[in-house]
Amino acid sequence: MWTIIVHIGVGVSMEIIRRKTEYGIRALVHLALHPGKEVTAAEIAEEQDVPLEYLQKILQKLTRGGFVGAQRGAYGGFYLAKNPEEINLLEVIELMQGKLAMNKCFLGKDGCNRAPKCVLKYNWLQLEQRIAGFLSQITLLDLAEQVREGGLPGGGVKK
Amino acid sequence: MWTIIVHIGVGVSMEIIRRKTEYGIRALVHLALHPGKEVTAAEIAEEQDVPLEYLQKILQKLTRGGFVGAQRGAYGGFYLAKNPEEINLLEVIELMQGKLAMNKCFLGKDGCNRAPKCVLKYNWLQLEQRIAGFLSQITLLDLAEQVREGGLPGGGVKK
DNA sequence: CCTATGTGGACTATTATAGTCCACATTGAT
DNA sequence: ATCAATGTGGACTATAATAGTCCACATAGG
Repeated sequence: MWTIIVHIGVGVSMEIIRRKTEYGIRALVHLALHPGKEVTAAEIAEEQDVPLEYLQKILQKLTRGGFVGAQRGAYGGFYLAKNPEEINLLEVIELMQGKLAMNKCFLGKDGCNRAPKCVLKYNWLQLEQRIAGFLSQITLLDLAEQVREGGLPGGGVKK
Repeated sequence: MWTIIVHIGVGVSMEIIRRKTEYGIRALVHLALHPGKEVTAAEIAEEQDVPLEYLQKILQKLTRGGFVGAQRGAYGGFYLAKNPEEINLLEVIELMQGKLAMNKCFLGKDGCNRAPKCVLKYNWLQLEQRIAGFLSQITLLDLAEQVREGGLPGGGVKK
């Protein structure tokens, strides 16, 4: 007997949030749930299901971006460098992925040689602003509170 | 004498609209501006600054997606298979790039093994719906009208 | 039958993403 | 002073997506 798998349609999805960003957000949420404590990359990796080596790179970026502080050496670790309500999703996404844009055409003169006569520009810009506006309204505090309310993960009972 | 180029900051941008989608939209706009006529891929490529061979692939996708019709053979070409007001940006983007999603986690069971306990889900879904809603409200007619009002490109005076 | 056109498949090139590895710097504890 | 635990930085690989190209073929009009 055979099983025939048929893929209907085109590529399944096109994601706005990359995995590294998702990992970064998970890490930040984890830190927000453990205030006043230095948490090691290893602990975050384990609790949040993120490859340790990769997470380290991500934490370095978050550190350079000013979202977390790092304490080196034994008993060191990471901690939030700002209050959770002072960190919003847009900032984190743009730190991890670069500026969120609908289309390169509108980023500058060099993006697209048709820019001067490009009429899609207005629509793209408007959309960009809406998305950015919405993302910037969601703070790390919001996310952390939802985790606490849900009782998961990492903030609740350990296995 | 030397020129030293320094790249400051992170990756410059993260684009939601891919080039192929932009090309596809340009092609659709072009067709909308030339109703009742069969336009060859070569003409669209020239007028819209798109590599011909690549545009052909894009037009094939648009054809299979039901947005344009194709007439083979000499004197053949492409034409809109729907009225411009019946084609919206979301449909085109999703045909070209796949379903627009914030994050794979929420696409199904397989996207992410943390899905059952993922608390970001609600926020992502809400954002997805807003973006989709906005994109689905912009029709090809809107874009074509803006081009006509602007007098550019392809709808205006030829060089 | 010739030519202009779209179709479909295979192919390459480039870039982004995801992930890994290792030498090194720092710090607390002993 | 030394050791072990930790973060840092650079180089590296692997995989996938995107962008683009090439060619044989199908089709339709003249």
